[in-house]
Amino acid sequence: MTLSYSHAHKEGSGTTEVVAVLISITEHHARVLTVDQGKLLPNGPLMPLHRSLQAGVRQWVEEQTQQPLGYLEQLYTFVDTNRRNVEGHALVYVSYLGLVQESETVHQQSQALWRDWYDYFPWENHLDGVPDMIGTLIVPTLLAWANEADDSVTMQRRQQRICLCWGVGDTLSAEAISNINAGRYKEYGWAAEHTLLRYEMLYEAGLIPEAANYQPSKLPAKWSQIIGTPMYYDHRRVIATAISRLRAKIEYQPLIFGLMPEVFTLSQLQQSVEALSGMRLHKQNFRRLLEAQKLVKPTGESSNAQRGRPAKLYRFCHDIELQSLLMDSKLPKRK
Amino acid sequence: MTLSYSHAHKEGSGTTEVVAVLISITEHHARVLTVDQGKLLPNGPLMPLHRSLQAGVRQWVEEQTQQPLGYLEQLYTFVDTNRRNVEGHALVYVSYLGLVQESETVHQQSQALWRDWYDYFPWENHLDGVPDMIGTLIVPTLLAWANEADDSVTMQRRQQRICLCWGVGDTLSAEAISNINAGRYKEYGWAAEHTLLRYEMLYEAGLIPEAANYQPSKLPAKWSQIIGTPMYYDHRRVIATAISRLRAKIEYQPLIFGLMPEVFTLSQLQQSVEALSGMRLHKQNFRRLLEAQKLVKPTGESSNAQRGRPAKLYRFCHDIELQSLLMDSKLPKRK
DNA sequence: TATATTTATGCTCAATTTGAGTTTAAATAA
DNA sequence: TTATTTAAACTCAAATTGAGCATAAATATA
Repeated sequence: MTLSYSHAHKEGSGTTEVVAVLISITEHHARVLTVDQGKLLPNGPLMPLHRSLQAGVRQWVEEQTQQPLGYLEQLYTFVDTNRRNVEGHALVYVSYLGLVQESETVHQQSQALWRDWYDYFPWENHLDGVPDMIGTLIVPTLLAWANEADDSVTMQRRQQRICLCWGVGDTLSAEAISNINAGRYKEYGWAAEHTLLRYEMLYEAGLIPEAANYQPSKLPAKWSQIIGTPMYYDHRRVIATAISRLRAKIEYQPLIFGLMPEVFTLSQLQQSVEALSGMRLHKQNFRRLLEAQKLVKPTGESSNAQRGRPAKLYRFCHDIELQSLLMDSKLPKRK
Repeated sequence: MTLSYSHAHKEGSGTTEVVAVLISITEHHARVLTVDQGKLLPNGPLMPLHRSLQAGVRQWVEEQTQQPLGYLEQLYTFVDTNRRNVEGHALVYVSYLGLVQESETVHQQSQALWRDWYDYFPWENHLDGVPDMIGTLIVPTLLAWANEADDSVTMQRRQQRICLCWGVGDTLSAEAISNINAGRYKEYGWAAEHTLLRYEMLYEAGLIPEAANYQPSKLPAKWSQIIGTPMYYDHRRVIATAISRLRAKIEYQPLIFGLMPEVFTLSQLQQSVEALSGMRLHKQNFRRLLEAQKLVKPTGESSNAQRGRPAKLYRFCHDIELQSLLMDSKLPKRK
């Protein structure tokens, strides 16, 4: 597999690019919009005509995918010292998270595609229970990496990180290790929002094809089947950043409404949150929480269900306040 | 007052700068490290020799302030379309939050200075109760701005934002408004971590000297005394971003230990958290929380108190796990 | 038609967490 | 000796959370 790639930009002397992670939920699955057969995120250089970073993102997304987009927030800024301009300045790329309503998703051409985000991170999908690969392949391979450490401090630190990130337990007891080695991995405290930490650990351990120290010959035979679809540059890390941000923020901010259609049932809403968090939620408590926060109001209508009791339809309370909290910091013009 | 300013950088064709918000707590006061008589944050261009953004920040901080620094995390990336290179590319600046232990703070020369961060945001300091200026000057002036809106939707939205940001209440009732106008402002739900939203609202309303639409002649006479020390460019906004991040994160991550000396009493620890949040905490509950999280362990020694019962000394449990959560995402080298 | 199945929604209840005290201990200052 | 100051243990009610049970309203099937 070759990962070298040369993107046909309008080349200039600028050293700043924008990269967009657009998220949508279609058919109860979380999707991310990609270009180049799923190997890249929409991206492009920041140009003198752009009045802001957001404006740059919107223009390049529009141009490369024809996808209209609503909510947009800045994620993280990376430097790629492997890509430099003629004067030797390294490329700086600023990533953004964008949300697209299901009804707004454009059917894409072959170059741009909505892909299930768990294609890139199969171990993050706990919707049908804990994936086997975590206990049988990932954690054992990571423990082997921990044991390779030069000194015992590094080893202990790595073991601790594994426990924290992969839900093995509070601390890694000898008992826990022998259980894992015996194939008895029991999930204890999975934190959905640690997607980025988990990806970075795999990367650091050389278990991700994008990493410089990836050596497939030293890994279990099935490894390439479970490690997800690789991307060019570090775009998979950018998606991991987006998932972490989204999963963390959804707990205390009503971002989810940026992904929902105008009217929806509470079950649809719950399924959308579940698609993002990758975990199943307790239905009654989910509703109680919504009730307490007064985020939705019934439309009075009911859905024409396929089976079962018809559900009431709801819409988001646009009572302004939320809008203001949804706002990302916009830069007013300076004097 | 003139706000135009030309910084003597090693000028290149690069369009990327780094800016650092270094925080320390000395004598129970939260401080921020500034250069140029408190008008600028340490900053400098990203250069080809820098292997990462962090490396750039560390080099420029070292060079401009001789201040050694520990923990560093990325904050936000801004574009300044008013500053462009010869090819017309706008300046992009990436801001970082850094933490410095009290014992590590270097006594600064006249050019670099540790300043109380409430000099820049007086309304954020609720350590001695709610500042009068909020009820007597800020909220009334903001309400006047809301009433200037062209349409009623904008007006309502502005009123809602005022309530949310300034702790007036859940919604702005007519009763609440008349109370404020009669000088009876009663704080209801102050969210310490909304520092950035509050600053941006003041900025948008033209109440901040840095803003293009600032018209001091239209404002109350005392306004300039309560609105804090202005800075060049948008550096005050960068500090506001740092305060918001720090206040939000301190709730669920042990960042505070990046600011504490090796050993400390629980009261000192609480006073440091209070200095950051700008609010007083319930002593007993603060200790209960610490106990539950197992973040500190007693050294066995006691402090030689000036008055009152001597307090036990504690140190942070460096039990590794927290270190890993403190970590910002480091970019390993790419293939 | 009667009965099982599916989905929605209302309600209960114990365990835990949180907010806000009171009480006791150990030092210094007057 | 007595008041004052700071520390730290303990209590208790209110609020929140986790998990399950019960009922309602539709469709599928015997």
